[in-house]
Amino acid sequence: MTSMFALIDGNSFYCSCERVFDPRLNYRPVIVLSNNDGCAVARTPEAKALGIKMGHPYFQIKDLCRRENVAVFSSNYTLYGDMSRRLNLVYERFSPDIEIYSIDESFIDMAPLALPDRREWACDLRATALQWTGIPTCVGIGPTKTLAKLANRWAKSDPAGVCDLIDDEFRRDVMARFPIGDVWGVGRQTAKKLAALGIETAGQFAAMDPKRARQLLTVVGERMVHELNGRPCIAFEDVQPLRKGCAVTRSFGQRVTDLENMRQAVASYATRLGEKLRKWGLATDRVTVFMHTSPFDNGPHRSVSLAVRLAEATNDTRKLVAASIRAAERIWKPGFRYSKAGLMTDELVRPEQAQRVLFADLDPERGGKAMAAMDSINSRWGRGSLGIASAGIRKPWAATFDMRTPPYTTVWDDVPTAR
DNA sequence: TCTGGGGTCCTAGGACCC
DNA sequence: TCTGGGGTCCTAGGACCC
Repeated sequence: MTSMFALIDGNSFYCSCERVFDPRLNYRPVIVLSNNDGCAVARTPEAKALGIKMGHPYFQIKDLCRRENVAVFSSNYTLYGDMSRRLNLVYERFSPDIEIYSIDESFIDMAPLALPDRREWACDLRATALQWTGIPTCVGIGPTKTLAKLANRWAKSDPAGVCDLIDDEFRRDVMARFPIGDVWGVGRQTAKKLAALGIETAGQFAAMDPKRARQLLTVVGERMVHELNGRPCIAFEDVQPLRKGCAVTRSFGQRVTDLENMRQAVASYATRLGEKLRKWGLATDRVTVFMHTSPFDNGPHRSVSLAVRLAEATNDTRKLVAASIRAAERIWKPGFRYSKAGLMTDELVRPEQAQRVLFADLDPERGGKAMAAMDSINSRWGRGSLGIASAGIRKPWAATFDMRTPPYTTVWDDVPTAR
């Protein structure tokens, strides 16, 4: 059986989510901002046409947005996550074999479907997704995941929003016109290296000797060449592999210059880390704490990190907070305007498999029960209802979201009513 | 004093993705 | 004044071992 994949994604996904709940936005350019209202992370085609780039700092385009009547939103991940879940429920009606690749993209293994008419199937999928969720999508079809991604990109400029690259001749034609920098896995550095060899299209890259690609770009490059030639090297991940690492990092709403605020920030990040680990049923015995000043600031710069070991793998907020604060205090140095701090951990383990230290905890069950109680209170009353005192109450360092819409679909009070 | 060839494991850093 | 957050994978190099 030859391989065949579809990649379906939501168009300008975050912007489309906002439009679902305010159809008047359909006639305006829309952008959604990153955390802290820092920069643009999603733009509708109308906003792109105004010259707003991905990652464009908001303060630089504020005037433009006002002038051009651009609708500007703070990011609302609760809403986007819920819309994403709804989309995947639609996809599941069209195929049981789905890999959720990101919040707005899913791969579908089409080989087992043995469809008589792929195009009709794809159009039907798009229409159903639009009708049931309000989100417009595009579908790309190819013999490998890389080619499905490529097809999906090409579909963006197709009136029907579908591109099928199974046919060899059509595929060659498209690839000869497809810019190398838009290939999945080719970033700026790689594009530069390839351009130096005169390679500027996906078609030229596909024609490269795989061994040569390996020399130039490691095995990653070799795999891309194979994938572009229709030989699958990237596995379809039907069941999600266990998460390998976890990070909680935030830029501050205002610069932090004193240890007390830094302690609070790190404590609240550690609280969030514990929540995430418990939700996944994972634990860690090593946490890295970092803090740094802003590269855009004048004045003295500083960037430091420290990894601390815990006595044993845990996801107990209290232990994570204590260890993180200890580490933060050790690397803290006054006299700097810190713009960001965070926690990182990798090598997550299942707690039951973790090595236990003898007599490390005389009553491990008690810790587990306290955390479970805290999680259920916070899930009932909202994140942060019950926390650790060291995380602070006022939180002057916390990020701001001035233009956030309500979480329409996940909080009863915010569900829109039709009259 | 000088002389070897592999292994493994860990960490840091680069590149890329959404 | 104001420039995001959270992931994955790969490689090189050091420490250590036999």
